[in-house]
Amino acid sequence: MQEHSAKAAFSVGELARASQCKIETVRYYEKIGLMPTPQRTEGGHRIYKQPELKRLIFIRRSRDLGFSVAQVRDLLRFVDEPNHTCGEVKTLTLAQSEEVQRKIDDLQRLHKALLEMADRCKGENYSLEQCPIIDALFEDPNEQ
Amino acid sequence: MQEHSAKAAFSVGELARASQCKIETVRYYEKIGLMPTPQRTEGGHRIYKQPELKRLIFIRRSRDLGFSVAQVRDLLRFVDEPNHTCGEVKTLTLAQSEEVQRKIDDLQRLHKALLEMADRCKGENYSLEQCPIIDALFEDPNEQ
DNA sequence: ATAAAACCTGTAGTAACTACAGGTTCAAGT
DNA sequence: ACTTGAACCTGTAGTTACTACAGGTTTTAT
Repeated sequence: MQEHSAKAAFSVGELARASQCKIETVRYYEKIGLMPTPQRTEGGHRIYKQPELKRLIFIRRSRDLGFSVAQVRDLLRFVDEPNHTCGEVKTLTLAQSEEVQRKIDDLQRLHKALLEMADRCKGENYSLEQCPIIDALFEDPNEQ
Repeated sequence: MQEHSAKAAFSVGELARASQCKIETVRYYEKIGLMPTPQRTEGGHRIYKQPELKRLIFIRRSRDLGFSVAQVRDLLRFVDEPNHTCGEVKTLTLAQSEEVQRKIDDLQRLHKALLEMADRCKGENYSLEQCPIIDALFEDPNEQ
């Protein structure tokens, strides 16, 4: 009796579905060296096994967490090469979390500015001659 | 006696400096139709006046506020065409602020996930065999 | 008059995919 | 066995919003 969830081999389409990537993205990852060159059928179709699926899921999740492809490459190096420590990974993760926090701060400032502009706007039936949003956008930051 | 701050004409370089854009960006905005085709010197150098500077600052500030080039184009249409109302601009601005809020929410979730992962990491001297970050990234979201 | 700074055009590169065109292979049904 | 349609193949071009050249011309300052 075989185990239910462990499938032996996958086509690109199946791999894509299981990892929530597009097929083209899988091939793209292969081209840029994040994914290994897979086995092929006689006709040339790609065949993958469980480890490749895991790797692709790893890539996908890392990308979702905001790691750049270059950073994912670094993370995968930790995985692929022996003798790396947990601490190295932690460092990368914390750096990433700081960058995310910076982005959050930026966006919050921006959000505030947008709401303030909208708030000053009188509304529907006023002409653009007195629109405070447009005025604000036209303001030269170099004059006081 | 001339006024101090109002300059009559600008070269691209001066326009770029005054608006905090790169020269190439000014020319790019001209190519994609955000900036008008300017007057030229006999030798072919671009000449700008005050209105073009204001327009470029408008574009720059809008971009800084997270509006896409397409959205800036919409905003400029409001400015260029007569008979638009303040309400239209407000609508666009509020839509933009909602999108920014969505991005903030996404990033906050992400930030939380990164910190939780890093927190579970034991530290410097543990091998990657038991790294919880790597484990978390490898987890298949389809298996519970 | 000359030299350096600023400008010109046009093309290619960046990040990270995505979309297509035009063809081949696989799997299922008859 | 045969057919047909889905899935696959390669390679190239498009996306967004710039940025960076290369190789040449004009302006400006001495």
